[in-house]
Amino acid sequence: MSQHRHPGAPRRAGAVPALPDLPEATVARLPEYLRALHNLAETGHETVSSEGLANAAGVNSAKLRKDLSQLGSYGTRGVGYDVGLLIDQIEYVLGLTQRRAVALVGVGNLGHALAGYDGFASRGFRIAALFDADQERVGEEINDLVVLHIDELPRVAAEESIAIGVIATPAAAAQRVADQLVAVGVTSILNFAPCVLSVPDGVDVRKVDLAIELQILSFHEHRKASLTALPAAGGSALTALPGGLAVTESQEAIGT
Amino acid sequence: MSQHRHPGAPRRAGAVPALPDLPEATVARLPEYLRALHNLAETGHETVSSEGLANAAGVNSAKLRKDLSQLGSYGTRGVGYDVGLLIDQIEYVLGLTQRRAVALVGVGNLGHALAGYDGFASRGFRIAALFDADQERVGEEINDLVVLHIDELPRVAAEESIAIGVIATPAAAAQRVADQLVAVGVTSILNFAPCVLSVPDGVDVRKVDLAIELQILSFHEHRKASLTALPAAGGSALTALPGGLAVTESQEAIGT
DNA sequence: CGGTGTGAACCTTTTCACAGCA
DNA sequence: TGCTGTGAAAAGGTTCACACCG
Repeated sequence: MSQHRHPGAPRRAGAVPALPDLPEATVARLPEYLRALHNLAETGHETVSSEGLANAAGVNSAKLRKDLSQLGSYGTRGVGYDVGLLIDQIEYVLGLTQRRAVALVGVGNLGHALAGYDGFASRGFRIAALFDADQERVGEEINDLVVLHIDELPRVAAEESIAIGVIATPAAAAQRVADQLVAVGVTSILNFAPCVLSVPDGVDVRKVDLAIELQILSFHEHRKASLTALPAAGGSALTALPGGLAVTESQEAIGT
Repeated sequence: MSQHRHPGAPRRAGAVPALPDLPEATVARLPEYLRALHNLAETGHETVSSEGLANAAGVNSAKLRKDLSQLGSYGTRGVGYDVGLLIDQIEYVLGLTQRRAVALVGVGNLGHALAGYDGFASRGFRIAALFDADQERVGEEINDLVVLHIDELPRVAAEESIAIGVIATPAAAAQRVADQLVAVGVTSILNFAPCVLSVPDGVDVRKVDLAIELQILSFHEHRKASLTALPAAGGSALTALPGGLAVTESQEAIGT
């Protein structure tokens, strides 16, 4: 329950403070709040209301307040939240007080872009090493990092204390890479390959699949088209297969 | 309720077959099922059980069955689902029976990679045009497409019937680009810029923020570290700061 | 008075467990 | 017998509305 706390009761030793298990949904939104807060800080705001921050983060204020209350955060009634303090709190909870080392595997089209993406560096991470299995790519330099052969992974992972791996290989190679990452102690993986990875308990995987995002949008397009089309038309029967599947693949609705 | 349809009860007019509003959670998983089904088809499977498909897609079988039943899909009891049929159904529902034209705006580091990503082409989309506001980049050729100046957007959007836009610009430019896209009739946007976009009702936006994904993983790393650290320590009260926030920013747990 | 923190209601999603069909 | 389809229960998330504090 109460994450509440009274100042003046500092914790001891290597102690890690209550990292109460926040709801996943909340965790997923904290980074968004953090980004919004950094913007506010840069524009000189010292304090912000739940309403203001909610707008900046694209959520509603009730949700935001509930999320922040999970961290035991203190706002000031009648005033709002202290921007700087909240940044510290969220960064602490997200474990961003240390700059985490990340290994990126697969320096093809997408991997190349990721290696050069400065958003990682500016938001708490350090790409510590780049790997590829293709000798053609080994030795290439990207952003001051030389691409290493994947066989170097064990050595480098140890040297750099790498706990997070990013997979940007083709799908066919992804599971093997995941196994290699896990073998060297990586416990969090961000997977850009379009495939399901299986990993042991205790290892977290998040997946980003660009085509899937578009397909979800496509569904909504399809839906919108069908809605606008319905009212209009007088036309022929194109329809209703069992299961709601059209036989005639039809040209998307009408209107557009 | 029943999305069910009985054969022989054809629907009328410009009718688009049942595109009942599926739960968002289901919509978000359909593309994953589709990918898994394509894999199965390629490896010669003609039929698959809910258990089998669920494994391939990384979900549990109850969820999968419920999802598919939403589409009114027919499996065969005691047998499973027909792979080819299910592919057609899902592609239909997702609106992938037509190859949708996509405009990509922002051909920097990330945009460049997206322009070259063949996953879009192979999974139902056609990148129809590339835009950038920087004259330096206009004229560059990527994958047989020439980068156009953003001012050309209105003309090209009309010519190519573009309904989906991808924003891969810096955050500062993203809202303006979104406005421009909306102005030319785009109703779905995939946003890679780390910012919130505001768009009119009826326009769908999905966001992909690479740093956020890492930050979510970072939270779990932090959490795991704190858990493994706890048991170890003998003693001291490590705990419960008010608000669960450490005053002392402490050095991440111990281990690592 | 303004705005946070939060119980309670509501809705969505997941999971369970089994009836019923091939 | 095997596996789908689905009610019903459980869990998780969101929204409401307001008590309470600065």
